[in-house]
Amino acid sequence: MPYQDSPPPSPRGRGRTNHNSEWLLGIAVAEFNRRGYEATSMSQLATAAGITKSTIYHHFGSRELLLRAALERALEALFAVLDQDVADVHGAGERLRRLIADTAGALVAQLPYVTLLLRVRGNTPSERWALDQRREFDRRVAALVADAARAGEVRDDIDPGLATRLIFGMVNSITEWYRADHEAPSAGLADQVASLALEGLRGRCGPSPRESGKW
Amino acid sequence: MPYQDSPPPSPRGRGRTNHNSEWLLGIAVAEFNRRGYEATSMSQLATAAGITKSTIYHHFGSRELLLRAALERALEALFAVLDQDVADVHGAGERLRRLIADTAGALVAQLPYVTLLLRVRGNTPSERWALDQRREFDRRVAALVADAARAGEVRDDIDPGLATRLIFGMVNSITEWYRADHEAPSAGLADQVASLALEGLRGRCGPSPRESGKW
DNA sequence: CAATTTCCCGACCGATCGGTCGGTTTTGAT
DNA sequence: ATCAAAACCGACCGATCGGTCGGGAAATTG
Repeated sequence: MPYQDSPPPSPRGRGRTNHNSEWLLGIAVAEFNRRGYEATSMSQLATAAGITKSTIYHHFGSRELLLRAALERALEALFAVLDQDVADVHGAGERLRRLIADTAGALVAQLPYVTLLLRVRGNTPSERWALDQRREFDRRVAALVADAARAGEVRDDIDPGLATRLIFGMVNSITEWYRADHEAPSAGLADQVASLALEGLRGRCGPSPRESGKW
Repeated sequence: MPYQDSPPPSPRGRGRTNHNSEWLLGIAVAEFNRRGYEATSMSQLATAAGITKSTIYHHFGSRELLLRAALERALEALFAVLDQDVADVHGAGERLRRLIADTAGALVAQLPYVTLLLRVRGNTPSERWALDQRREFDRRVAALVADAARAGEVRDDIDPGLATRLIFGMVNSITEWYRADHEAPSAGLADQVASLALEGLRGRCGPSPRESGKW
């Protein structure tokens, strides 16, 4: 049984190659998001995929490893944003703006996986691992917000920790309503979210650094 | 079996009155929030309450009616905020600020119930009913935001519908981290949330209407 | 071709699920 | 003291749960 908790066993296709683990994972995540992980049985997964339960167990060792694979993908995308923005963007204020926008972008790009991640409750080892990873992510983000606050780029009358939770709570809430049926306003979405986070509902006051295009 | 789907059968206490439905509901909601509704079995509920499964069925006709009772309470609190602010507060801008702050306040005041409400996925009739009610709530809130936008109290470069989703996504995210272990900063929390929503991370610019106390 | 590996299935297992049922104990009103 | 309502429990039920197992069909390698 491949893909237990290590990367896929090299793509040397031997037997009947109709489906692969990747394809199955996509279907499973969609079902998990529709009904919730706990509420989705292996039978339902099998029906949705048009295969039998046993076939799922051929690709993934257990229901929880299926979840684990999905959570890993989501966390990879989020940490990639963090690492890249820390490496590329200089200036605490602009870095924070980019972090908000890029996180929103990653969220949309990997929507089903991140949606699943954000709903995890901690009932199983995989879920607890994911919660740990999320805490680590939040910790690093909070440090960047604190940097921006120290640099005077963020108001000082609201606790940076509270502000971090609220702003990224706003960003994460995108998973609750965003659907990909729009053509391509997703690029604009990330910038609008960052703008709303930084300048608020009332709108900008001090001139925003850089860019002033139409949205 | 009382409390099926109509209000409790008049409080004329007859038999052993050690526990009542209210007490049981509180325990059930706490368990639902800990493990998720779908992941919490009636046996676990019974164990947590220190009674047997059958006793739960004596108070509530089914697992879903237990959920329904909890969701009703959450929605009552939210709609009460909406009705009161619409009735009491004049001026689209100030009304919006109050709506944000009071929603955050209600969320904290009824934390377990609202938390449960916000996690409902729509797997059962009760859940679908709650989702319908939430949609109605969101619709009415969006109308108030649109009012404020029309009155020039909200920037016009972000779609009011999008802004509504994001701002209340931020407010709702409070359920994911708030714990009542603080003494009483919850009063300040609601105002800070409203301020962050309206003036953004960068801080105020145009003078905020009313109040200017320390936070 | 045969051998091997992957892919896939039907049948089955113990455990647990939500829910029912019949009966006992406690309580408040009369 | 009586009695009905309310609170409560233990035993039980059909269904479904996550997971196992042995084997068959398709594709690749030699």
